[in-house]
Amino acid sequence: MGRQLNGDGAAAPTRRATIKDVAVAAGVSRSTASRALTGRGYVAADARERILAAAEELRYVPDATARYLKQQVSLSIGVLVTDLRNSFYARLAAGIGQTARARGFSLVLAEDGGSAQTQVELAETFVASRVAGVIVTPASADITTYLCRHRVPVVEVDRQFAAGSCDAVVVADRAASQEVSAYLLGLGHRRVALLVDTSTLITGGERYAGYRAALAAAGVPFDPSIVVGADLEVGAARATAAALLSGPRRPTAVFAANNVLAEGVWRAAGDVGLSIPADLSVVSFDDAPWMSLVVPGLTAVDQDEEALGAAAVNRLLERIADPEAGPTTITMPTRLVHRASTRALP
Amino acid sequence: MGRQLNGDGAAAPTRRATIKDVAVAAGVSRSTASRALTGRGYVAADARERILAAAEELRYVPDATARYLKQQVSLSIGVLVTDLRNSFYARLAAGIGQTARARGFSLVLAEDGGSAQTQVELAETFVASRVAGVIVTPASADITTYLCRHRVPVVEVDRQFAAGSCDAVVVADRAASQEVSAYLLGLGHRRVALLVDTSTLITGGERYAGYRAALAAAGVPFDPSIVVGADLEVGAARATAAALLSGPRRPTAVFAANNVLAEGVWRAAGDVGLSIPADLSVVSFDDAPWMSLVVPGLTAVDQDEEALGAAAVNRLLERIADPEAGPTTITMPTRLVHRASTRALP
DNA sequence: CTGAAAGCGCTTACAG
DNA sequence: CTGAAAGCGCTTACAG
Repeated sequence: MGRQLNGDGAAAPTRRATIKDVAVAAGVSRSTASRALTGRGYVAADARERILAAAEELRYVPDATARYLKQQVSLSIGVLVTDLRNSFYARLAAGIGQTARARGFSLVLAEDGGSAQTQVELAETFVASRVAGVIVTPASADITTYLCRHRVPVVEVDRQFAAGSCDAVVVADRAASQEVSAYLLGLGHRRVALLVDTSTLITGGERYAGYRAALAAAGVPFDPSIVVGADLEVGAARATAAALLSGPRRPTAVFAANNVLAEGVWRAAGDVGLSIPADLSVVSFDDAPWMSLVVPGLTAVDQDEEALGAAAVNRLLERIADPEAGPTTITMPTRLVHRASTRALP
Repeated sequence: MGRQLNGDGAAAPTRRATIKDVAVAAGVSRSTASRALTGRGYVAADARERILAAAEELRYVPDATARYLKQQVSLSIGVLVTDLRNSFYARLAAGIGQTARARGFSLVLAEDGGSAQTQVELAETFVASRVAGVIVTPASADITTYLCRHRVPVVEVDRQFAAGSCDAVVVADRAASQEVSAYLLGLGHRRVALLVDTSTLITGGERYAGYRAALAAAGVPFDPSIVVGADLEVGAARATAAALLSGPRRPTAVFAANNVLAEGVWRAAGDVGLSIPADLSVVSFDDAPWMSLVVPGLTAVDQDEEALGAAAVNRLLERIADPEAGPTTITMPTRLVHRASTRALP
């Protein structure tokens, strides 16, 4: 039976058991063994018992790759996010993983560091490994185009580049941004800065639109000098924010369009000696763990990353089940959590 | 050629191109196409050109599962961590992913939530998908036992349950813990509490041993009432810490053995009205992002998670290359970063 | 109820 | 330099 002795004198299998091994051990054909093991098709009770016992005994674990090859349907999904060190993406990945597992799927996960180029390279490994579909926070339209061309179902999360031709799960960016901006304006602030991510133009765009709408509604003139773009990296955001905050006509409030930008603002305020909220009000899009640890607590727009992840896998599995259905965009709710980083102007 | 028209009138492939498709398109056999595509074996220059052109034209992406089946060697590794929402594991996963990708491997990633039971279930999906090896932060010895039994190379990270029979990459827990404890004792503290994770007994054990050693070296008597175990969840840690801090003979310093425990202590100090460092000194094992954001900054033992991850994949690939070599434990250095959460006692 | 046969998409000696 | 054939581990009509 293909065994050899190891150092301890115990029998150790030289190779993994295959269905053929359990078939001969149980005295049946591979067909019958397969039927018993998968539970599909007829097999006599006593044969089934012998087969199951043999599988157990031989520690048989079916080869999922061989099964895929035959059935042409895999049980893994590709997940591509920007950066796991950013709590937003980590929680998103956690949410995706949990519901995927509950639905019987495993995850092939990769990070792209925000590079559109890297995304399509990784997309190629996804199609090579024949994932059932992919969930991505896109960096450009290229990845979705690539994936669609290869007939792999994809859902965009957080950012949307292929609106109208691909499923997406996003958050009500514009509405939330407008709510925050209106809130700050309502507090009496007239110089409300907006710090957006330069690399995620789409999301930045929606958040920007909400900001503009609030300004318009409040009759406050738009000042382009206080909406600034920063790279998605704390050091860069900090420097950008410090410059913004040290000018002569500095803003009295800043709305940071995501958690790393908010961290940059937080640190920059310290750098230039501004105290929050006395000298500066700040609100963040994304509620990261540190925001409730810090004093004063940071007021933030909370997104339920796990719910986003769950919605994305559910949408993906529906898409796989019905490839012809029209594309759907799911918009998840958002919640403004008030803490202590803002104050009303006299 | 198996095509049909879609709504736009453009030709869209009904199914993915196989090597057979590119072979017929190039007018050669599958064998020759395979040789040209993999770059192994002879093929005439003009034939190679036609084959490559056909592959490009047909957007051929080789089926990695079929290739695996034939070659019996896969290019993916399984990664199993406790909880991606914990920045330690997220960074560890990021580090693993980066070096795996640089080495040509992709990641099958899963979370176990700290459950030993879940770990072995997930390990089974890893063996079913025939990963080349797995990297795990073990919750018990079971997963390593299971994996070894199935002949899949494994390296334990952060925690070590199979010392002596399995590769591992850990941090100098005991030495770092002793350093921190000695530091606190040197500041004049006599009642130094230790908060450890009940579920990770091994790591907790090493960190505990370092604590004991420092106590002994300083001639300070050990008081079991101030070493307490807490579940690895902020709420629970907070409650445990609050109880610890509200007793009559409360500690003047606490050493939290990981970042969630530290967060629990931080919040509990606020809950019971103790100010840091005036009333209480605190040091954390694990340097999470929030610790430098908060005031006062939290003194912490920094582990380089990305380096841990890189070391783990390198070790795993060496193990795969040489299955017979003896098990190796790699101990990574640690760095105490001083901030402002401790003070000397008069 | 069972088994022989075909086939999923690849790669790899081997004969020419 | 090339192609026919075998085979990786499975599943699935189909004939009995």
